Amino acid sequence: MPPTRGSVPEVHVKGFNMGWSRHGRGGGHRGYHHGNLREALVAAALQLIAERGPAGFSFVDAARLAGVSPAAPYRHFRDRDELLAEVAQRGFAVFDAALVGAWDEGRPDPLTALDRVGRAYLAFARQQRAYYATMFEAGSALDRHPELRLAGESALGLLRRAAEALVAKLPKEQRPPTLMMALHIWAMTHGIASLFGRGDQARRALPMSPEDLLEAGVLVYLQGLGLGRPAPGP
Amino acid sequence: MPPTRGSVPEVHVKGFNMGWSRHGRGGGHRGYHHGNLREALVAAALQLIAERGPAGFSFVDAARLAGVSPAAPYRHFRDRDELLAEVAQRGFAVFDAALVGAWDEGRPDPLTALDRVGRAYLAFARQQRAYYATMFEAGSALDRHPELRLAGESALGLLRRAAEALVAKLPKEQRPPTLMMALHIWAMTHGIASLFGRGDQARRALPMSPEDLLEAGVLVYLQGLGLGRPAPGP
DNA sequence: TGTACATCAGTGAACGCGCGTTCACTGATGTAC
DNA sequence: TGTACATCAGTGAACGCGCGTTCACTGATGTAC
Repeated sequence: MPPTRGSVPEVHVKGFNMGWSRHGRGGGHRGYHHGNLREALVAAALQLIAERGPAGFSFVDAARLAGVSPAAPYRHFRDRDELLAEVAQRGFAVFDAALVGAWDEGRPDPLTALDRVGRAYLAFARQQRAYYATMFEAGSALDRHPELRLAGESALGLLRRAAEALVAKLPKEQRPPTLMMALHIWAMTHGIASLFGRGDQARRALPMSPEDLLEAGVLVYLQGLGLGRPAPGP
Repeated sequence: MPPTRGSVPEVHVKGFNMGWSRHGRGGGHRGYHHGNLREALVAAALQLIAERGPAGFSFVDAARLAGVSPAAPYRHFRDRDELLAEVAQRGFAVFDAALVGAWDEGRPDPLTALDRVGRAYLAFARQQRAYYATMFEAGSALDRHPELRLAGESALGLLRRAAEALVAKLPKEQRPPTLMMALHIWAMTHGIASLFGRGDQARRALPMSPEDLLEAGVLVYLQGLGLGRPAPGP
């Protein structure tokens, strides 16, 4: 979007100044300091990963895309993998926020909310492909960053809370273990996202959208636990 | 393993001669012709992919591991991606054979056989990590090889036949669509394999083995379709 | 308000490396006669 | 059985490339006085 009227020309993303310190009033030429290179590098990494995958992403390319020399990124990240880890970490944060927002504390009812969570998961895999690929496919490049080890735990915790809400209507002695439920639902969601949910890649002829496929699968699964929608009387 | 007694020193793998044409009786030095470089390169690729992933695999490395010059592979593969595609294709063949064997035409009953198929899927993901990674994670490197586009269809067909066998006990008007069933079961299996089924990577604290988790999930799912094990009477 | 200076985020040139790929070549094989 | 030769799977040297990383440096910023 073009800058509004008299505003400063820097691009602001989520409150971060993305521009150059010498404000570009004169036109194309830039000053010596970038201003927020760290953010610009993360944005560049996201773009490059979306285009070529986490393995195809290079530190030099990110610098080029951000418009700085190849040495500049070393002021902000120890090495290539640290930038990748930063992207993964932010990805998990965005992911968590999306799922928590979709869950909306189970309103108006747990089943509707869980369906929203599933759709949010699929939407994330499709629309935030760079994050998704970095989080789940970058592999060994992130092994040395232990802060990412537990990164998926938050999503699992949310699914578990959802399972607890769903199960609440059952008498206590009939309640299935909610951790198992969360794992099953997570696995089916992740499987559908991985196999059928990407934009164009690995596309198969599906009889329905990934979203509907997931919703149907979860409904059948919950039915199998005695958690069917209308709870038919005996 | 050392060669047995007076046998020829070449390594034979599945009937292919893997050795060098000048038999290494004299010790370490080798002849000019390899004998079965194509097979040796595939084997080298598998080993390298298992160690470093499909992205970390290099043509030069494969040549080195096979003990030939970096130019030699070009006699057998047009480029790096063609070798990768060959690996993927063989992977799908091995995968199919493993699943078909596990299914064993549904003996002794479809549910037992489907459980075996799920375990075979997880075993493949764990034990044939190089194949699995190349098939499902190599991504765009294989885009130009259309023969791999339909590579997953055979596995899906098998799951669909399994679904048909399972559903046969239901009256016709209550039978769920078998394609949908196959997709759900595939997704849950693939999800569990991807999230929890690798050897060491991305290990989480699970309350049960991936195999048992999958079995339980499929049983709940089938229960939800009215396909519970003992089919409790009304 | 003005100036000296410490700080530090950038530069740009350079390095060593491994990669994919090519090229003219050469040695082994196996076939025709 | 022996020899000439076509075939072709290998060699090894070389190329251009992009990458990750380092280094001494320099220009902009902002603070102390």
